This record gives sequence, C-alpha cells and structure tokens, in this order.
Amino acid sequence: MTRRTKVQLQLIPNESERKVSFRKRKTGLIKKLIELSTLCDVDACAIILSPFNSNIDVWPSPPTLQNILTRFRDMPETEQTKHMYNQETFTRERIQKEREQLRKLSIENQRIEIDQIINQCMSGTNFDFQNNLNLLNNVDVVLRQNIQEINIRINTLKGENFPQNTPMGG
Amino acid sequence: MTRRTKVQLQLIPNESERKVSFRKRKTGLIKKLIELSTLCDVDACAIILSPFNSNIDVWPSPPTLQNILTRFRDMPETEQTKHMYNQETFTRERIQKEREQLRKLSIENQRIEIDQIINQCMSGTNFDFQNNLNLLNNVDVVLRQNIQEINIRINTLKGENFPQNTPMGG
DNA sequence: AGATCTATCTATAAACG
DNA sequence: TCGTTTATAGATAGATC
Repeated sequence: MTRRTKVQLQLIPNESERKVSFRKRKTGLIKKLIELSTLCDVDACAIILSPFNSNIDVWPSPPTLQNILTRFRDMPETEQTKHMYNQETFTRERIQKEREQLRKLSIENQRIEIDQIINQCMSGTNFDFQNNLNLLNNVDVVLRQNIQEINIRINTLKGENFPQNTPMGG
Repeated sequence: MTRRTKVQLQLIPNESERKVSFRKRKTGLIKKLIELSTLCDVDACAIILSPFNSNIDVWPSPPTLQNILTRFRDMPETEQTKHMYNQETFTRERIQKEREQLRKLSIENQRIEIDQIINQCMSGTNFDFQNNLNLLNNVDVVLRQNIQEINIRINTLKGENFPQNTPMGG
C-alpha cells in the first residue's frame, strides 16, 4: 500500500480522487467550524458550493446564517475588511514566516560556525588555516541543507502563489 | 510540562485560554478553507465574528465573497437547505454513526461468543454448562467494556447536543 | 458513492519566553 | 498579546471492499 504523501496545495488532477477528498474535507471543515463556535463562543458561518453538482452546504442552519450575514452586511465597509483574508494575503503571511525562519536559521548557523572556529582555536590541535576551512566546509554542508530546505519551501510557496484555478473562477 | 488533553466540545471556561484557542483555530480554519478551495476547485466562504471585539474575519475577500453570497441568496429555498448543517443535525449524524458502530460491535461480540462456545465444545475438555457460562462471562467483560466505551461516547454526545452557549446567541 | 483501515501528515493544547 | 516548542490529538490520502 502506497502511503499518503504530503499534500501539495494545488488542484487534485484526478476527478474521483478530488470528489473523495472534497467529501472528507467538507466534513472536516464543518466539524472544525462547530468546534470553533462551541469552544470559543463564536458566531461563524460557512457556505460551500459543490463543484460536482448544484448542492450547497451551509452551516449553521439558514435562519441563524441569515443573522450572521445581516450583521456582516450592516457592518461599515472598514469594519468588514478589517481582517480580510484571501489567497494572496494568506500566502504572503506564510512566506513572511518562512523568510523569518530562514533569517533566524542563518543567524544560528553563523553562531555555530563561530563556535566551531573558537573550539578549533582553543583546542589548539592541528590548527592550520586550510584544515580549518575544510572543517568549516563540512559543518557548512549540513547547515546549508537546512537553508536549502527552507529555500525549497519558499519557492514552493511562490509557485503556489496563485494557482491557475482561483477559488472564485465563477 | 503538562501535555495537551483530548479536547472536550464545550465552552473553554478560562477566557485567556479561549482567546488563544480562538486565534489558533481561526487561522487553522481559514487554512483548511483555502486548501479545500484549491485542492477541489470549490467556491466556499466563511465569516467569523470575533467574540472579543468587533472584528470580522472573512474569506475570501469581500468582492468574491459577495459573489458567493449572491449565488446563495438566489438559490431556491429547497436548494439552499438541501445540505444544511447545524449543531443538531451534525451531532445527530455522529450519534447515528456511533450507534451503528455499537450495533456492529454487538454483532461482532455475539460472533466471538459463539466462537468461544464452539471452541469449548470442540476441545471437549472440562465441558460443563456452568463452566461455560463462567467462561463466557469473562469474555463478555472485555467485550462489554467496548460497549460501555461506546455508550459513554453516545451519552457525551447527547449531553453536548446543545451547549448552553449556542453558536448564535446574538 | 460510501464505509473502513492504517500510516502519515497536520492541528493545536500546554508551557514558556 | 504574540512567537516558539513539544507532545499528543485529530485529519486524511491511499488502498480496499
């Protein structure tokens, strides 16, 4: 049995797989919504239009949904957009965090490299410039892998920025 | 460090914990929504009214949100409510599934018990009625624990049915 | 189309800076 | 109020029936 892979944020090409995923994730999403509402005493709602037929999934039930929508509609424009999310802003925030991680990792790397040099000097054994450079090089390999990992993730995020299938194609 | 506990579906009493949970779960929910939209090419939206201030979190951005809301509004009533979820229906479905599991478990239990009897008979050692009953009793203890477990979960679900803090208190 | 199973990935509670 | 960490609970991809 092939084990599940890390999910890539892009359209699932195979339609039957997509349907299965849709069903599972829709259920999961509504469960999460109910949890949020109950645990934190939150008024929230969701509307999900099926891509496979004309069904609509809504939560909570229409009357209370109306209530929320009304309050949303009656909000001043500035209030409405105060905490607006879309694919772009959300992805931008994620990239921002990845970059921040990279920055911190770089600083950490520098610190480790410096520690290595200091240790090498302090130990005083077989100390010569070329040897030290080689040592640093080896240390660096591992550290660079970390950076590469992060860079790959950043590039992946960049590539994902705006998938051809925008959520609001209609 | 105390490790995280299994989350109970009820209002988090401590306000600061509730705020932290709200922030985390809101982020998680929107992430899930973006995933669903992207992976399955779904039009979906969510509106979250903060219980702590007047902020509103919406996804996607208002223009596309309007699009979805308009389409929802223009749906015939029957279509709108076709796949309606609320705390009650969702919980009912979960209870239904638990009951189904219980039923299957009972059947499985019966099968195991019967197997036990058959084995006992076939082996033909120390077979007497009272002994067999005792044996079954012992087997049953474990099996009943399973049933109890399920019953507890059902009762928990029943108790959760409509927490005092309805999602739509306002 | 939906139910079930399991390995794996993801979300997040709790604790702390 | 946030960011980070870590252990654990929870979600779900992929396979199968």
